[in-house]
Amino acid sequence: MNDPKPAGGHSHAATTPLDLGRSRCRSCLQRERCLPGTLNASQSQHFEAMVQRRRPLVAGEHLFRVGDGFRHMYAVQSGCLKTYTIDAEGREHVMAFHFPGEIIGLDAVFPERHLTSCVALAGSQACQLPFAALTTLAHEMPELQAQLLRMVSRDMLGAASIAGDFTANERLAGFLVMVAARVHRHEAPPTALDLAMSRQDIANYLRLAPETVSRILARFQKDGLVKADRKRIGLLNLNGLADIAACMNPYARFGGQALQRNAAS
Amino acid sequence: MNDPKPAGGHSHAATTPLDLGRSRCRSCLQRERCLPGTLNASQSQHFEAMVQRRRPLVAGEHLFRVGDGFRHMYAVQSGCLKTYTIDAEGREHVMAFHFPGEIIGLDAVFPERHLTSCVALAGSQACQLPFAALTTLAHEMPELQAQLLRMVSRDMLGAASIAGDFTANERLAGFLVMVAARVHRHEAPPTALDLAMSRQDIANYLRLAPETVSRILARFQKDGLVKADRKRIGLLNLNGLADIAACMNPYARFGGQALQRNAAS
DNA sequence: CGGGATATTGACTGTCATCAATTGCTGTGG
DNA sequence: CCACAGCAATTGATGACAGTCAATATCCCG
Repeated sequence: MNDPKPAGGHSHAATTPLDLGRSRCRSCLQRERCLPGTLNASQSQHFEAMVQRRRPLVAGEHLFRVGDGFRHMYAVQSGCLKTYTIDAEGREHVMAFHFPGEIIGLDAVFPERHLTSCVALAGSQACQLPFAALTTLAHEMPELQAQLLRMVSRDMLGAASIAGDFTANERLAGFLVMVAARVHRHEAPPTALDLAMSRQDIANYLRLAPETVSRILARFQKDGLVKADRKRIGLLNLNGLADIAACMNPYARFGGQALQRNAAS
Repeated sequence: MNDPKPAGGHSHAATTPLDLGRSRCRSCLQRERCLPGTLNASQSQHFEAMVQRRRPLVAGEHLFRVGDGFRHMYAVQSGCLKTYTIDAEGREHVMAFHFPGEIIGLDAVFPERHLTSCVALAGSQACQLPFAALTTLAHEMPELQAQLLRMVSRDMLGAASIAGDFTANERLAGFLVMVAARVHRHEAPPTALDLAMSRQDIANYLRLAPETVSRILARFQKDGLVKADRKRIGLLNLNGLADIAACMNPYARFGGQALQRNAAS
């Protein structure tokens, strides 16, 4: 296992450690989208006390690996990570990418063991949440329990949309739209993405060959939808991409008017 | 919306309503695998009080539909259901099948609205759990909260395995093994399955054409793995199927010895 | 017994994977 | 500072797996 210094060591991570040792959720940029989002000041304090430490990770460093015992969940503060498995045939399956404000590890609750590995794709910071303490705290603070369930629910929706039977075009468009929605949440739509993951990672996530990702990206570029230059993807026509991916968006499935009045019959 | 009688009406459901009105979790065959699994007698009583009623469903009857407000979760007591969506292109995507002892609806927590529809594939019974009351109760009973998280976690694992990049052969074999594992949990492996779902449903779940499901089933039969007769699938060689699906099994991903000693490095 | 839905089987097509070669980055050392 | 190694990404040629279209068979329900 790797050796994350207990507190504020001279890390190689790209991000500068603003506050050493204890995490301070109250001053964290991700607070609202993260677990303590709906907590008041006093509750936040209890929550902070539970967060053991922030783990700085350099690109390629693992947060946990297949087979590790499950003791902690993690909240991403900065950077980008992927969880993945290598199957019996040697194929890599990327289960999810994790962006700031998201939590990692719930799938390990049932088996009490990590069935996936999780690696940083860029310099990242992950807050370590002891699972036992987290559930105890959730038991004391209904708001925290509710937020946990909301975040789980959101993860399930995201996973479901990519799991469906869509064409390569639709999946890649959906991927770009999803990343755009996740890297900035409420602000104006981004005009470009700096993807932390390789084409291979994207391909493994979308169940495609890396060559296919390249080709579709080239096609999107020819159609004026994006400006792809390696990891930098300019978003020239986000609505156009969203149209291609419309079928994947759960909200699109209401089919227009049904959103207003609850469907009857 | 359909009209489930408030309590123990003269239902058309195949199962006989043993106890009318209030559900009695303590005498339910699914108790252990269901939410109140780890509760003591007194806690079970509180839980039962929360379960509003049991909804008997005939095949084809909906539990909820896309766009419905989210108020209840459901626990399957008997039968089989599917949750699905129809996308913008008119394609149906089956998100999950639900067997006795499983819970339905958590993906609707975040949007506070059902983004999927859920329909009974055979005569079924579903216990209706008001979500607000459930979370309140979970807040009072740590055991219930823990069980809820375990069940969610298990759902995520199941979804992840089918979501991966596998061949049609692997997915169908994995499907049969999964159903075999879920319809009977702890007892001896079943020698045959009576599938409640149609070929079309299976195909939509596995991202295949129904013709492909038929063809692969025929191939499995030729290879002596199964004896397929419409909805009745004889399992002649469950181990053989499990071998084909080995790559999908999360536990298989440990790669042998790693299961014993926690992986280091 | 008959009609409609469901399932099976066959022939052909298309999407995407595979194999292979080339280009373009990045970092390192002479 | 430039050359070169090594890797990632792109582009092209070919092939296979699974989808589509179509016809037939079988079951289920009234």
